[in-house]
Amino acid sequence: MLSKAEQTKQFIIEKSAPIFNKKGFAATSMNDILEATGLAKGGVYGNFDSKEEIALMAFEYANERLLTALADKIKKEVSAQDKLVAIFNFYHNYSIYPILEGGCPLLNTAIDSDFNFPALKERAALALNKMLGSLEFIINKGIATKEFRKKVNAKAEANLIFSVIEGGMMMSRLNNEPKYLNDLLVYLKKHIKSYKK
Amino acid sequence: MLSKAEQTKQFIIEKSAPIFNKKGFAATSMNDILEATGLAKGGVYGNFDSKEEIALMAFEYANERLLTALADKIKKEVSAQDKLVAIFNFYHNYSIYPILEGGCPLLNTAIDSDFNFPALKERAALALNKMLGSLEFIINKGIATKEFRKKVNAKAEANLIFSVIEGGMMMSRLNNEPKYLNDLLVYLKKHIKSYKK
DNA sequence: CAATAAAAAGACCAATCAGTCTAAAATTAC
DNA sequence: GTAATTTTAGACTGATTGGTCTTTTTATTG
Repeated sequence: MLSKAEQTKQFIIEKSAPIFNKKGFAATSMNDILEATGLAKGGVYGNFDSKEEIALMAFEYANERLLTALADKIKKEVSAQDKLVAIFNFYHNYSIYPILEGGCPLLNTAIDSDFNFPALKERAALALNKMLGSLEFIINKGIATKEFRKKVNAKAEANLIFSVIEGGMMMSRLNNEPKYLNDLLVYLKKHIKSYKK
Repeated sequence: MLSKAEQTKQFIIEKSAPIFNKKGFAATSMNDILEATGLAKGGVYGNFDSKEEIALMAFEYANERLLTALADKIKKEVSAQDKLVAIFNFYHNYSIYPILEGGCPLLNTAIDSDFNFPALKERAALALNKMLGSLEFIINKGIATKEFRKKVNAKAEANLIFSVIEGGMMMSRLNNEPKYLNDLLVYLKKHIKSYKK
């Protein structure tokens, strides 16, 4: 059973994560967090040392939420192609219906932390590389089971897929128009067919 | 001839643009701008109404700098393919040697302005669509001159190219490693060969 | 239920925020 | 070169920032 403090800590993280994801670190004030949680200063600073610490844990929480939801979709599929398609479907309409308010925590945090918050940037980089590694792993497994051609460059394809998704995310969000990302997901679905023999 | 005020205004924009590009709007303080320009409050507020106004004009300046540098490279080439390759070469090592300190103003501003600064988001969206339009125009011209196959979807390809570039930019910056974007540019060079008959 | 320990409230703090205003300085026009 | 005008300096303001500390409240334990 979680102690009261642990419950409150988790509660603060869950309430502040969407705020940081939407507004970024600098534009999010402690007051925003107090309002969102309904707590007073003592309630927050009794559980966290600083705004930085909350932001770090909020990012980890946001990223875990995304990874869990994504893993759920992937593990239902057997073939490498179906797993990749499941990922693409996961991102369908993501720009308007994200797992966490504010869009993709990875993209947002990457830009937000750069030049401002090295510790957070490090965590975001770890999250990015975990994501790229997962994609690479799926493709490599497809190669190992002879589903995909041997000459497919798993690492390069993982980078391509994720750059298209994140670039499409940026365009869709900036234009308030999910079509940009969605169309790119359709392209990716076609593209991975070229992996097949 | 520019009046003293107009000179100062331009000077403030040029000095503050890299700061906004690096740190974003909220994390950039007026003090940062005073330090960078060596001016006092009166010198800045005599030329601008608010920090918002400076940020807006700084973005326009940053974007123009990028477009001008890019246009220089493009116009030297004749064929559509060479123009596209020139764009890809332009972005080679861009994550570490950007036109303006801080990376791609479009990507940075897109994320930074979202939920925080609607007027700036609008300008960034205009800049994005201008960029996508230029890419589409080049591809369409390639089709018109029979350099590219008629069935190439110019709009879709423009979106793909730019999403790969911006997604690759994010990955390269987050990992402090130009290779991510550079490898994707190599991929794009190969990819556009498929436009040819 | 009582005693103890843990957690939260909220007044308070110094620092910093964006922005104002008047006086001084620099530019411009004649 | 001087008078009129524009531009800039910098002290100042009120609001807000992140964070502290004591007091009060709430959990927890026996």
